Amino acid sequence: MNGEKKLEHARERVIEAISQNMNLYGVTESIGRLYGALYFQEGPLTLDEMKDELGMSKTSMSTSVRSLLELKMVGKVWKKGVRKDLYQAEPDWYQTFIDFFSIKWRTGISINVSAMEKSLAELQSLVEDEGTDSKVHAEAKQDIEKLTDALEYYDWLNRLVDSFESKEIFNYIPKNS
Amino acid sequence: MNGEKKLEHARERVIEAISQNMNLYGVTESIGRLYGALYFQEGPLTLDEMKDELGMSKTSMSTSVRSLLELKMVGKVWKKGVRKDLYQAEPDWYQTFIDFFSIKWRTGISINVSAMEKSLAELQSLVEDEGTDSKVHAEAKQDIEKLTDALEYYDWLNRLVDSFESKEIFNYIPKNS
DNA sequence: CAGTACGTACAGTTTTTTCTGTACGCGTTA
DNA sequence: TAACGCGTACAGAAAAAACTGTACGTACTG
Repeated sequence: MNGEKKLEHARERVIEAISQNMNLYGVTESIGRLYGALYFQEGPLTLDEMKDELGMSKTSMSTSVRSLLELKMVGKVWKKGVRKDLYQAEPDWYQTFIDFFSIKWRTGISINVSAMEKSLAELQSLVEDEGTDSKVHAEAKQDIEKLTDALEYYDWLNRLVDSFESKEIFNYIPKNS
Repeated sequence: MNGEKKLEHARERVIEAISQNMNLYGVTESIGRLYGALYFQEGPLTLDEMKDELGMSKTSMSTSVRSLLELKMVGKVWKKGVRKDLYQAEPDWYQTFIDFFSIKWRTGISINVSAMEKSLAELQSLVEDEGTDSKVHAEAKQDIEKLTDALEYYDWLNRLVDSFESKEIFNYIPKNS
């Protein structure tokens, strides 16, 4: 086997692993492979180059790259004299990790907290209402406790994300052990 | 609207939010709803009760509950005199969070690290080989650097997971702010 | 030792997601 | 201003997944 092939294989294995890994968090394998491909490129790629690299449609490249942009796993690059859009992988995996989970966690927090606060208010009024059936009353009280605990947890998660975004986490878990 | 209905609605909203949230991380909405339903139950449920609760097949409940078990989001409960399997939601969300991401992250680390180490070795030998084409040689060197960085990142991630599993993280980001 | 209850493997169906090709709007070029 | 190149919206096709019902192995029950 010649050197080029060896290089190719070595990359391919890692790209596949990256892809599987991303797949664990709900990212399509194709999108994962695209990220992997970009990761090993020296420079940024155009949609057409990606299409050739992965053997997929340009449409797919367009949508996939947009997903990666939203996750901040790739960035758009401007290059003088080049009309096509250029994209390159964010090479710093610490940063990728932080962005990826910060985005997801904040989204989740926001979904859950707003639902919980709304429900919590309803349950409060249910408990305060004299006419509420005693069984319902008891269950509502239990639910209130659960939701209160959950909200406390979300406060904690928010602070965890803060420590990621501010890089404070690296004071606690340093990059170089 | 009567009290029971109100309670039901309040719960339903939160269950839906939980489900959406879990869906962000690649967990099916159905599985999310099952967790949510279990979360609001006072006691553990049997597969048949879940089936009735969610209006789905028993087979689905069986497979869904297994997924939740693997994520340690539910636990199997033994109750004297009851032949059916009983499951209940892990109520502590800090713990759920830790388990969920520890499991996922460790899996990802293991996939990626082993692929990277293998490829790294191949690339090393490629670089050491005198006969390697100079362009390939240069690219291999670059890849080696990338993989070395990535492995360093995975070492960090491993330590982060350690701090989760050991609860040390709560020293840095305390539960009560 | 039947008979029954339970959980799940498996195959088939339905639903959802992913992927592609065409068509179009916009901006650049000649 | 016409012609071209680019990225993407959209609709349909292909692939994947979620879900169900049946059937079966195992473990209790009488």
